[in-house]
Amino acid sequence: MILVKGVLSNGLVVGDMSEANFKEQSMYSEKYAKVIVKNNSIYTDNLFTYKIPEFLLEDVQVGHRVLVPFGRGNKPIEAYVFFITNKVEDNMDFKELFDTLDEHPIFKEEDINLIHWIKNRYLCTYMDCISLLHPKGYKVDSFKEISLSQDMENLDADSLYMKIDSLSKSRQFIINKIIENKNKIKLERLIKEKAIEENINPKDLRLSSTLNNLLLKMKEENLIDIHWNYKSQKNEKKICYISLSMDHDLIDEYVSYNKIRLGDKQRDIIEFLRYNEEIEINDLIKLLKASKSSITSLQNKNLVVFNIKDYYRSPKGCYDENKKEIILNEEQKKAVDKVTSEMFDENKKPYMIHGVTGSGKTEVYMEIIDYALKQGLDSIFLVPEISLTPQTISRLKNRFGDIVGVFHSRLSEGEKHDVFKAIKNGKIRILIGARSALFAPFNSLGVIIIDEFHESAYKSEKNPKFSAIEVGKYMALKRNITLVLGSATPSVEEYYRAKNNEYNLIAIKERANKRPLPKIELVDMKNELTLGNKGMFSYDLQNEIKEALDKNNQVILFLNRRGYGNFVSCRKCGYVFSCKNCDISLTYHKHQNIGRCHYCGYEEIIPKTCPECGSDYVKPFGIGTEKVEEEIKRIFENAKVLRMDKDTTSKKGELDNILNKFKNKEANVLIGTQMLSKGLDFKDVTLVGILSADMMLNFPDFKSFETTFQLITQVSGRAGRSDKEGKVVLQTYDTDHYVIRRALNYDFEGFYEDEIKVRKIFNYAPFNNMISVVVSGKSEKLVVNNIKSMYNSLTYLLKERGIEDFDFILGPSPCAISKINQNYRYQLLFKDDNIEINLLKGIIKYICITKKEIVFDKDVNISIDVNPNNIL
DNA sequence: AGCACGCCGACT
DNA sequence: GTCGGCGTGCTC
Repeated sequence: MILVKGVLSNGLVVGDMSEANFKEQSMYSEKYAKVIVKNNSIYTDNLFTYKIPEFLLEDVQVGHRVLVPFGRGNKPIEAYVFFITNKVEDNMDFKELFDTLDEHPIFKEEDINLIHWIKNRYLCTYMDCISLLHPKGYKVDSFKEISLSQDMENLDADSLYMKIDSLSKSRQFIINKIIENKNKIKLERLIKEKAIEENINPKDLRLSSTLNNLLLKMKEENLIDIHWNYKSQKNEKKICYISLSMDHDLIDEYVSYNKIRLGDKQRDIIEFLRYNEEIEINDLIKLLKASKSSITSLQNKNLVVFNIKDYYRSPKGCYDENKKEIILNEEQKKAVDKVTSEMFDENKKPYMIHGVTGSGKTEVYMEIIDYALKQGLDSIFLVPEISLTPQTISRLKNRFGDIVGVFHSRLSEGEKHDVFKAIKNGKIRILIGARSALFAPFNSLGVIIIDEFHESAYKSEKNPKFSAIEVGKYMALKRNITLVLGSATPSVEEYYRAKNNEYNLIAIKERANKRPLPKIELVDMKNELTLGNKGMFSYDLQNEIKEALDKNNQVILFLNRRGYGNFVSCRKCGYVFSCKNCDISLTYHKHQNIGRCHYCGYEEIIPKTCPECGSDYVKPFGIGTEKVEEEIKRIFENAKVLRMDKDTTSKKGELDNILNKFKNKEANVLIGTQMLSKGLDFKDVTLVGILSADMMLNFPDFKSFETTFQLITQVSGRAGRSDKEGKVVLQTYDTDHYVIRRALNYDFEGFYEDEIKVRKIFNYAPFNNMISVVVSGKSEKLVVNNIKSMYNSLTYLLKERGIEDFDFILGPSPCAISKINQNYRYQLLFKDDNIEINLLKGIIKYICITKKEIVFDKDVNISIDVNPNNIL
């Protein structure tokens, strides 16, 4: 932790700005900085203008982090310079900014442009965008400090004591505390001391209010000064290395000449350092069982020196991948050639690689990255969920070594900071990460690869609710970066754009192992019922599992629901156990005999008898992965089962553990949810069972057909990836659905043609943009009133612009999940049918952001999502 | 949001 | 006339 003292470079004490800030206009040419202040209120989320003081004219640049006085009290807070100008509105007074906070700007011009673009595209605040590009490792801590006034300090000791004696008790207390603390005390500290004195809770707001009033009086009485001070922190990990301060031959002489006495431990340390040039201090302590004190005393005797270096922790993956020599096939080579040959073209389009599962897309990406690297260009490799792709990470690390960095939102702020720093220093040249890795501060970014780009994880769920695909496209366009999207099952929207020449479409039709895709066998579950099979496994699937296990092969079973049963109810009265905080039925987890809400995490023990009617017909309904596991263990004696879902992989390392076990064949059946679909590659998997395609198909969302097709295709692709032929059993009640029909033959083109027609008819993406505004709050009445008033303001403004037809607005209506975490949720949905998207966005922005406090109550939350993933 | 200021009732 | 609690409005 580095602390920068609150003394400004012009020698001014922060807070003491009475004269300095409002100087008469002088000779130097004036410049002003427009800044965004770091404040999480949307009311302050606009550009503020500050005059750049003369002594900083040369230094302040666009993108600098600066310290500015803000508000009536001129509290110093962090701000970011967005642009610099010499033209400002007349008749306005501007404060001067205090100082810069870093030597160099943290944002480049292009970053500022990106922030503007994201803000406008997704209707979020500047600060939302800034926190994406700038890890929170830096912060400015502002605090008030109390000291004696100049008058008081000028008094000699006797007069001072007399003066203090004449004051009231509470004043004396404060003056004494200031003197005790070397004439400087933090307000916070003073409050604490006062609380101890009066034996009350320091968090009591009345105390601080009273104290503040008293302090203000004392300031008026010219007893004390109150001013702001600050500390600037950088969350950088540093490592301390220790070495001898002189050549090891000279040590003994130095010790005896200066008559230095050394303890045994200290001697050990010196002996050790004689033969080891430099060692990390903590290692030394461990190795020699030494204590910190012996080291500091050596330092005090000037025998050793510390060398503090930046620390960069490179996270190690636990999943081990064997190195293997890869030779690209014709199709792969073609893809690589196409992309690399155009890398320096000015007007290149983004690339979309549509390659079947197992077509070796990762190898293609690596070749592209390798080429870029040789041209001096850095690469970003996005994956949907970093924790699910240990295989990809280890492949990249194996090939490129230490220059590969990993970045995702689960890193600590410190770790994020380290990674960003290593990127700036050029230590990391290739970054693999989740969508947030897109904003890494590379010096010469040349390639962005987005793998499995159809995944919904590329759309952020929290502000800014950006889509990594869209941002990637924007960056590629603005900075001439090579953008490569890859998937076996492209999203319908992007594929439509590819068909319309927005992308270079590259198809890889053959699997890398030259084997055909595994055959998908369709099982009609309606028939199973007539045959008397009420279980979750059809006879066909049971036979296939048995055969695979007997042949010592592995099986993957896919079911898109975790837990044991999807709800618990009483057969007699129909009572359904549901979450106390949300409008959701509880999922049954048999292992702990609890019902759990998958939205807020609420849990309750499921009783044997119904709490409504008292009958004992309480039973879980539907199936989840937990029940599948139980059934498999019951039916197949030789099954060694692993389960992979959110319940079994929530802890760090558990996923690696499961994958490693399955890879080492400690288990032969892997049951899981959609996690399974993401790039797993096991050579002995010959059978994939999809237990219920209907569960996904019937999901109430316009993308559910697309998602179902993608999941079937992706999960099927896990089979037969090596020399052994694979097979897939697909169970469904809806055998005639076009999604199922197309998926059977891996007919993506056919599916796309079917689906795009539906999209066209109902005006869904890609033919339309959709904006969802959700108003939520603890009081349902308040939420309803608020969303109604929003609707009224909206229609009023639209009518003013001559729009009378409001068919493009859906709602206001309760959300599909009408309550989450005690918050009632109502929604307005907009499609840009008969209205220009920018006009619509402008009006929504005006109502929900600019005039928020007029339209909405402060007790409700407003969430705006442009082209949301789902509209629950 | 977070801060300063000003108003108003309670208490000396 | 002070003290202290709370509501209000602004932030370059």
